[in-house]
Parts: sequence; C-alpha cells; structure tokens
Amino acid sequence: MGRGKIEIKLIENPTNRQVTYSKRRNGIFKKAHELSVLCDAKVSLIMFSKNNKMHEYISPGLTTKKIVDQYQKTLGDIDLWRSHYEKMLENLKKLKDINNKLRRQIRHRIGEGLDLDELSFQQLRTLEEDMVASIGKIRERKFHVIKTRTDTCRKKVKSLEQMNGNLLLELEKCVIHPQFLLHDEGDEESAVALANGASTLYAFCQHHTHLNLPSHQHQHHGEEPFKTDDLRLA
Amino acid sequence: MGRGKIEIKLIENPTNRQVTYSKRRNGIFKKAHELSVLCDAKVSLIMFSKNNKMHEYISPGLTTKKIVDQYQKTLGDIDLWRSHYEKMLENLKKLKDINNKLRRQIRHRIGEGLDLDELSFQQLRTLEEDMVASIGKIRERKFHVIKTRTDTCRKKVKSLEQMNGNLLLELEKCVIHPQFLLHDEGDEESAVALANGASTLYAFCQHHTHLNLPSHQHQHHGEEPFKTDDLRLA
DNA sequence: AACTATTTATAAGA
DNA sequence: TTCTTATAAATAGTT
Repeated sequence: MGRGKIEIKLIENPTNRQVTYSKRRNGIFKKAHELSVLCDAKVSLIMFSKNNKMHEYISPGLTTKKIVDQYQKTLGDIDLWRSHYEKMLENLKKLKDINNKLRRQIRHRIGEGLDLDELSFQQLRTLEEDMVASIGKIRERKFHVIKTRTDTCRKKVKSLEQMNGNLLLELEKCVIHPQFLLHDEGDEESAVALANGASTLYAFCQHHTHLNLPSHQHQHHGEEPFKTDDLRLA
Repeated sequence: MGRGKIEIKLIENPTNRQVTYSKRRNGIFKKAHELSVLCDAKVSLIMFSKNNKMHEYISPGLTTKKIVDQYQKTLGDIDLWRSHYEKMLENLKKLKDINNKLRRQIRHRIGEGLDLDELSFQQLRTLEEDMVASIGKIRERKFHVIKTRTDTCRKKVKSLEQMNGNLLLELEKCVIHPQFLLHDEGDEESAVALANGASTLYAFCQHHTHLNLPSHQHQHHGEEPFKTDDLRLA
C-alpha cells in the first residue's frame, strides 16, 4: 500500500525509518482502537521505538495494570513478579517467627506447662531468678504509685481539716455575736451578693477567714493554712 | 475498506462481531509484526475478546515480562502494583505492631522502669499477682525436674549397690577357690579376646569393675557410679 | 506535513 | 470457518 511495495525488513535509513514508525504507529493505534470499539475487546499495546521512546494504547476504560493482571492470571505466570513477591513473603515469615519466639518467651514467663517442659533445670532456675527480680521492680513501682497517691490524699485531708477548723471558729463567732450575722443578712449589699452565686460564696469565706482566732490555729498542727482558692474549688 | 464503509461502533450481531474480531486481529498482528521488523521497535500487544479469549503478539526475541518491566521503569509507575504491594505493607505493619505489643508485655513482666510507668496501680497489682502465680508454676516444674533427676539417681545407686553386693559375693568365692580365677586368665579363649582391641578393653574393664572392693567405693564420695558404657567412651 | 498512486485490509457475500 | 471480491483504508515515495 503505497507508491511501491516494500519488503518487510529493517529500514536502514534512520530518517525513513522514523517516518515510517510514526505513520504506522498511528495506523496500528487506530486499528487497535477500532478493534476495541467494534468488538468490545480489551487491548493493550505498548511499543518502544529504536530510540526507546515509549507509546501505548489502552482500550477505553482500562488500565495497563488491569490488562497485565488478566494476562498474568490467564497465563498462570507467577514468575513475572515472583522475586519481589517472595521477598515480601520472606519478610512476613521472619516477623511471624519473631512473634512466635516472643509468645513463647511470654508463655515461659507466665509459666505455661507445655512450654516449661522444654526448659532445662538450669534454664528454669535462671527464669525464676529473673522473675523474682522483675517482681521486685514491679512491687517497687507499685509502692511508689500507692505512696504518691497516699501522700496526695493526706495533703487533701490536712487541708480540709484546717478548713473545718476555720469554719468552726466562724461558727462560734456567729453564735457569740448573732447580731453580726443578722446585720449582715439584713444588709442590702449583702443581699445583692447572695444573689450572685459562686462569687458570693467566695466573698463570704474570705470574710470569715480573716476572723480566725490565734487560739484556734493549734488545731492545724502547724500545717500551712489553706489558700482561699482551694476553698472555691472544693 | 471492504464492500461497504462501516461506522466505528460496537457490532451488535455476535457472529459478525466475532468474524470481524478474527479478521482484524490478524490484521493488527500483522501490522505489529511489520512495525517490529521495519523499525526495529519493541511491541507488546495483548488482547482479550469479549469472551475473554486471549491473544498476544510480542516482537521477536522479547518477552511480555521484559516489555512490561521496561514499561514500568519508563513510567516510574508505582501505581501498577501498588494495590498488592500496599496490602503486603499493611500486613507487615500489623505484624510489627503485634511484635511491639508482645515486647512491651515482656518488658512489663521483666519490670522495665519506663514501661511500668504506663501501668496503673491496679494493673501493677494484677501483674504482680500474675507473676507470683507464674513463678509458682515455674518452681513446681523446677522441683519436678530435680525430683525426677534425684529419683533416677537414687535408683541407679540402689542398682549399683546391689551389683556391688553380688560382686562381693563373687569375689569371696574367688578368694575361697583361687584356682577358678587362674583358670580364667590362662585360658586360650581369653588370649584371643585380648587381641581384639576395643572390645577387649571393654571386656577387660568389665572384669576389673567386678573386682571392686567395698572399701574402695568410698572414694566416690556418694557421686553416681559410672556406667560401664561411659567407661568405653572415656 | 500534504499528496497520491498503489498496496493492503477487510466487509459482505458465498 | 474460509474464500472471494469489491471497496475502503493505509501508506511509500514524492513534493
């Protein structure tokens, strides 16, 4: 098809060859597409020119991956990607081995019967010693935790005791000078304050804190007096 | 190109479609081959018909693997196999996670400081209890092993003591009838046995073992008596 | 890149 | 399927 018939053999002239490559490449791509459409076929066409320029055609709606996947499946050709795949499998196997070793170690430490059977007397002794040491560390940590918690608790108790002492003093005062309480209640300013919720409580407590008597400080056993801030949070 | 022009759209008639597929498939394969030869191009052409029958063309001297490899390299197209690859990666990640959890569990049981910090008091208590129980099991096994060994040893001692008793009786007999012993040494049969190397040595040693006097047993300081087999290997 | 004489591919029919 | 053949399509060589 052309001005003259040509023999099917390498075109020596590079320019000529390149031109023919271009023309025929378009031709074959067109053919591939027509085939795809006319016959609903899946076509993958990949080509590299002599200068390694790549061109490809894929049927509409497909990817080269899909076609090559299907190709592989059809051929049963595991070989194509086996190398990479097998490296992954090997890696998986190693990890599984490690997992198993770790699990066995744990079962030893848990004292699982069947797993202990595989240990020698000497190994059992070492394991026991290890575990005794480990338990020591765990206990140490446990005591540390409980001690910290206890200390915190004790501080809270102390602070509350002091607060109670102070409140008790205030109460005594009120009993001794009831008019103070009455006056305070009758005060318009105070009435407004009472309507203000939380901040009112704060103000009230501050008043009473300032009225602490020295004689009652003894109930605090030398502890530092609570901060008014703490009271607000109580 | 044909008796009439056709529109490029799916051929509805299956027979017609199949015929066209066949003809055009041959046509495109021929074109692919001509391109390969004329222009020294690498061509991979894979097709699946509507009924999933596969056909492929590869430039002479190439394999589909080679072309797809080059295709991948050229595109740097990680995407082609990413799905499978990523599943593997995911799997690896899961296994690593499990490994880490197991390791942490072990570190807890070993009593490693930083790892214990992440446990609550209650968890520490539970861990301690677990480990106490585990140690119990390990000790049990340890005692079982040592007990078994001791029993075996005791049995051996008993059996050897009995053997010694018997030999002592033999010895007494020999002392009373010394001609019995002399007869044995002067025997021709015994001379042949002496020329037989290892087995001779064995026989020799056995003789002498039998001649142990009770008074010499004390040199063994209560150690388990050697077996005659052991002596051969020494 | 366009042209066009010619070869090649193939649609339809057998 | 395969063959035939009229015709469409592709393209080699030229401009």
